[in-house]
Amino acid sequence: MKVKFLNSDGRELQEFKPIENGKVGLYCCGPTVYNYAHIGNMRPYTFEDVLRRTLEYAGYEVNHVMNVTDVGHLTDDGDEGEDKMIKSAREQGMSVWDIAEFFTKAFFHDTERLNINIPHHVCKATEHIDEMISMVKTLEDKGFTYTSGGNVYFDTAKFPEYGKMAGLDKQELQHGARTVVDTNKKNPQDFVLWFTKSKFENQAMTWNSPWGVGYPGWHIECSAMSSKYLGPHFDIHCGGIDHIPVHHTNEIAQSEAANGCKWVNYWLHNEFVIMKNGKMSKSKGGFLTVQDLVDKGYDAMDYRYFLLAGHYRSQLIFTWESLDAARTAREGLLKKTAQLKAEGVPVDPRDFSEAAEKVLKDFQDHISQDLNTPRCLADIWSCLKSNDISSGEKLGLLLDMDRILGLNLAEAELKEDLSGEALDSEIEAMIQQRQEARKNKDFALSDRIRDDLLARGIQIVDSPEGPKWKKN
RNA sequence: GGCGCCGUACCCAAGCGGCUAAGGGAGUGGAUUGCAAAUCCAUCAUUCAGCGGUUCGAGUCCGCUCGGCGCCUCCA
Repeated sequence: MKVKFLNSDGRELQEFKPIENGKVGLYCCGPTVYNYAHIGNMRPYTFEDVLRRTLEYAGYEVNHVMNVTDVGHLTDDGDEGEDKMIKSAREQGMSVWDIAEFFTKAFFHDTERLNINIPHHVCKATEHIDEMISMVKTLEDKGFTYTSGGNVYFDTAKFPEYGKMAGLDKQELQHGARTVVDTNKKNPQDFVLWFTKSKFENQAMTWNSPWGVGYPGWHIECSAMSSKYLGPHFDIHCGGIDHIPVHHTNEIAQSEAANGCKWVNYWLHNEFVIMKNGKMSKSKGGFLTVQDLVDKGYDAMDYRYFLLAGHYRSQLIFTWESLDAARTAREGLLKKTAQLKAEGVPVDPRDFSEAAEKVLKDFQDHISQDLNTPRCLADIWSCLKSNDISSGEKLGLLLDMDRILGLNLAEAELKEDLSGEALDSEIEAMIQQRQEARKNKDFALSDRIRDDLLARGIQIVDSPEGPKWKKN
């Protein structure tokens, strides 16, 4: 299976060709663990999970690396603003290290609930300070840096390709519109590689360096860690679209300057999940976490389905109505899969009929065309509706397609008939009573009892085998 | 002010210039049911924000207008 991606670097659809035959080096920008991740934050990790599964499905051996930014970073690229970790620690009354650990755990709890595979290497910034220092040293030795006001800066004027991917080269960057200018910088695009001039009294996270005690600038970690785990030149780098102009632009500059070679072949960026009135953020309200959805009675996987229903490169509008739609669709899909499982065993794709093979081919075409997951979901439904495909083939198809979509169809089971489960005697009696009333055609009474039961959270469903119930 | 994205049915959302504009949800009609619920079947955009252009042919390309969003500050 040949896979095509829209490469942000050049903005065209390109067939994926690995550097090393059969292998893929994949680096994904991870979370900064100073707060809970909201559901918008979970989009890139879900998309990257589908990307990884697709590459594996296509037969590649993927080395998936993701950073965890657990070191404090300023809210600005100069020496201004406030350190997010310290701010959060102060607000929560915890140490910065505890903050990092707490929110890292919370993050992976969420990814687990979304059935996102854990990267092969999850690397913490605080455990790679030596690598970062060494890269800054290299940059200094090669003449790409200057020191000013105690901080080490990357000198973008020394790197002619600066801003190529973002299309910043011809553009006069307007700076200072919304932030205070860091007067230590020679150019507004320059960014800090190493801070020593921290104005924060109780900076908990500091390390010794050739430039004095301090801490790293936030772009350097991805460059240093990706080089360590994937080498100086690797295949794919992912992240949110917002990273293109600053973070990834700076990463490219420092990595290619330090390594002296091309850094990344394919850049894939996901768009945002937005609320009706715009971006999801704390200040605007609408900051929802996976846990919030669970608290409202949704399964985290409903949200995965919701994400899959939109293309990763398009803004996706979150509404409760569309999450409801995702839930209904996903539950129906699970139910149908469970029925197919009850009917028999899956047919191996190698033994597919022509009709089944066509669906599989369509699915593979769609996923390999820049991960068109909405189209893939449509393929799933057309598979289920087809009259030309046997049950065994349908099941075989679903399980095969789910290797990429990760909806856990293999685990789909028909809901056990709960009628066997013990109920308290009062409710048992009410159900009996209702049956009596029905037998006597006293439907007014039987319906009233049904309403009463519903009020107690017991929903009665009549069936040919008698009344069944489930908890609401 | 600069850069970029988008505007497809009630909602969400695909659509690489060319068969009848995917799919899900909601709705509607029917089957089934005492009635519900669930399920099944059917139905649901002569039309793609508006206007003009290119083309044998445009939702898809170009221009303009209107509207929405993102980025240029940390940010998925």
